[in-house]
Amino acid sequence: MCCDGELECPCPPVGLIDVVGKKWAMCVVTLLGYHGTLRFGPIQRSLPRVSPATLTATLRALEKAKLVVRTAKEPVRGAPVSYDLTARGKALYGNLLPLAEWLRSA
Amino acid sequence: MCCDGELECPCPPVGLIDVVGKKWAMCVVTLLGYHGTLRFGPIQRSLPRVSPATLTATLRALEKAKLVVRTAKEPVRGAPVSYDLTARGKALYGNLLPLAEWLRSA
DNA sequence: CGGAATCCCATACGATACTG
DNA sequence: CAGTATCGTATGGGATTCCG
Repeated sequence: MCCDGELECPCPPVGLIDVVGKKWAMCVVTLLGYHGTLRFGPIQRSLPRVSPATLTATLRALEKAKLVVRTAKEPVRGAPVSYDLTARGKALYGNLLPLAEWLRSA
Repeated sequence: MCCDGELECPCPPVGLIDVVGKKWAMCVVTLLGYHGTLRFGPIQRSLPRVSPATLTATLRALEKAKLVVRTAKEPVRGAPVSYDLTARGKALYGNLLPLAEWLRSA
């Protein structure tokens, strides 16, 4: 947990905050949770101000955190690549959704 | 919302992500939600690796987002200052808690 | 006690251009 | 199509010192 000092507190580990707190991470997770399987292009075009480098970094971080899986049918460059939430990612989405919706209304 | 492009998505505004995504913001909110009113010192000592400058910045950002209220009984420097969640902050805490607990177990 | 001031570094992010 | 390469800026955030 991020608080390991004087007071107890139910907050999550800093490492996960770093992942979830990345500027586009929540957006990618909600996009995948809402739409299911998506490819790089549509994700990028839904996040108009993200540069490809940043989006790649975000996806890699989510992959490393086992929240997202990357699937390339053929190992050829330029071949379609799909992204999906893992079971863990879907669980996160489930817990994230009420928060996201509240934030939208607030 | 952060996604305003091709695909629809229930994700929250980027501005709020920037606040909530700050390294220590979730911790401060959960601390205040869990314990109620707290002063600067105890918060700082519960987040062992936060510098006073950073904690101040975090608190100011939360204040600006109307999630936290700062109360100084006397306008004297050095007098005790209290921090509390606003109603809005408590609502956030309510939505945050399940997520935080899931993150802890994951 | 509750900060403010300063310094400094790491990194996050955007823009742009290029590639298999 | 799905990235990678490069560059530059902004900001985040830790450490430290000082102050009323």
